[in-house]
Amino acid sequence: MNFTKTIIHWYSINKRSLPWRETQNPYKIWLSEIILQQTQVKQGLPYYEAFVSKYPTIFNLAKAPESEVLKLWQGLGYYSRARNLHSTAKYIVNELQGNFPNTFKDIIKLKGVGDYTASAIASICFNEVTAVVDGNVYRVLSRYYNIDTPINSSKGAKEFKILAQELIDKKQPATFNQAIMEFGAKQCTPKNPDCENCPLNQSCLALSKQKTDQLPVKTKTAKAKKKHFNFLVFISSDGKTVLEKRTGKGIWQNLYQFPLIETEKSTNEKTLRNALKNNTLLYNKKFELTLYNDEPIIHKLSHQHLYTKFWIITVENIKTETIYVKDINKYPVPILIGNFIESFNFDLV
DNA sequence: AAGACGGGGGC
DNA sequence: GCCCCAGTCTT
Repeated sequence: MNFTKTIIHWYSINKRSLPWRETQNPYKIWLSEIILQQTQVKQGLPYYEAFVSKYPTIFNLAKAPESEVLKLWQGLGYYSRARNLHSTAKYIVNELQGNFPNTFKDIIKLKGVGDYTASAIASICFNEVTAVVDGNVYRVLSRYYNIDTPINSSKGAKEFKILAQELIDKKQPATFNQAIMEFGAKQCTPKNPDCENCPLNQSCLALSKQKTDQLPVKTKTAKAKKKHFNFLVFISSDGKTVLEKRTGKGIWQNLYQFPLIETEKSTNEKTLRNALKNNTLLYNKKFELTLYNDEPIIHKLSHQHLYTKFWIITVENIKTETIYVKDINKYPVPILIGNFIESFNFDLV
């Protein structure tokens, strides 16, 4: 059974109709590939449509302010993708006269573009014979060839890249790359793969050894740490509140949030009130403090579980940089904040 | 080599 | 509760 021919034939019958399959425009392919990093097609599709609609060309994207790009990205996560996307658009427009680099070697130099994305763009847009290795490819190849090298190791990355590069169809690299990914997404799925109806079930080594549920192998990752977040939702009598831009190293860089007090443990009103005495936003001011959510909202990220409380603080006026509540939806915020803003309904304030 | 980086969805 | 998703960057 010829693996490559079988995969391509399967794809010709089973491929989904997706907007980025109708183009070889490097801007659109690049955009789609960045959006789809660590993101399922179903989740990324509406964002792709929104970006193409708002920024039809790389010149439109390059002209936009970063906060507008982050706003459009809001809810998709991994916001460094959006920051790098915007930064790279400006670079290509300003330094390369808008000409997208057209070889793997040059494409991979772009910020936010690694081996996978450079291979995807080079093959799809420029017919370069360079194999993609994403989560789907790891799964398909580890099963078909019964390879138990951990896929999240540098040895695994090299090994699977070499194998994929041997298997790629030299005459139609773009089709093969998309075919093997689609095959992983729709046929050789992580759970309950449809081996019964698989065109490769006569030659798949994992299936013959009944090991499909043990492949691919991945070494353990650290489990999430608990954190306690207290957001201070200021409301002044003249309809203002406070949002701060996160500028630090960690999560949600360049997104906005209510002033945050992080505590070691879950905190109560008395403790928080005490902590607020020395807060520069409130120093020597009278305020009312109420807890919005009786039970902490548990927001789960890959590496952190955020136990979150929203504290409503009403004051006469605020002695710091404020925004009008009516403008609050213009700012890019983490989904945790966005959900609160939606449920709190500031319009009634 | 190991962590950090989001949010949604499957089971 | 754990794993995965059209991965990349930093330490």
